[in-house]
Amino acid sequence: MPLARALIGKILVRELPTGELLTGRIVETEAYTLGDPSSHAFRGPTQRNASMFKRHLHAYVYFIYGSAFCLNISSEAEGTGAAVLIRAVEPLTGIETMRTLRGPTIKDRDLARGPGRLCAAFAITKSQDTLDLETDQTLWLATETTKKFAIGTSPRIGLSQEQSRPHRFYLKSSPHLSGPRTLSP
DNA sequence: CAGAGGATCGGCT
DNA sequence: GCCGATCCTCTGG
Repeated sequence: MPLARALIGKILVRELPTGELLTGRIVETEAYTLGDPSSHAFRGPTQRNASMFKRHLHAYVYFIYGSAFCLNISSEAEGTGAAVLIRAVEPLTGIETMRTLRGPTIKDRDLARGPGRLCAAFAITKSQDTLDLETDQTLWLATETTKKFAIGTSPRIGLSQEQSRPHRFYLKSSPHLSGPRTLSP
């Protein structure tokens, strides 16, 4: 859970096969911790969720509702199944390429607002599953040294249970957040 | 092997 | 705000 908060404000960097860099500031995350019934890792390791059991800072990418990929970052030690879902980023560079990936008429604020849209905008699919973000050359995290951010918390989005836990973190006053407005004060 | 459900999105009301 | 699409993954028989 500390990782979910720590990731707010970090920069997600993606290098495409063309060599172009896409970057965005992480503005919204959700923690899926050990023993959480709504976590994909709750029932133990399977072929799909294996990446959640890797050492921290490995990518876990899964396909959902027949239409979207979601990017998570493993958050605990090797053998512990836990991860942070990246729900939204603020696009910084490569915006025109993101628009070609998402649609020519999409507004900047909607390019990567929502976990599925984020993956589409950054060309992230199942082939990025299991990547080590500490060493990989196509997907990694960067830090803006001087910045500080006001961070809010709320219940997570889209769950049928566990709605009481405030495991969602977001950059306050960001216009790039996903979910109902009532959750993004 | 069949069935059910999901950490979503986009379109329509 | 609500609803349906769409398909991967897991579970049970």
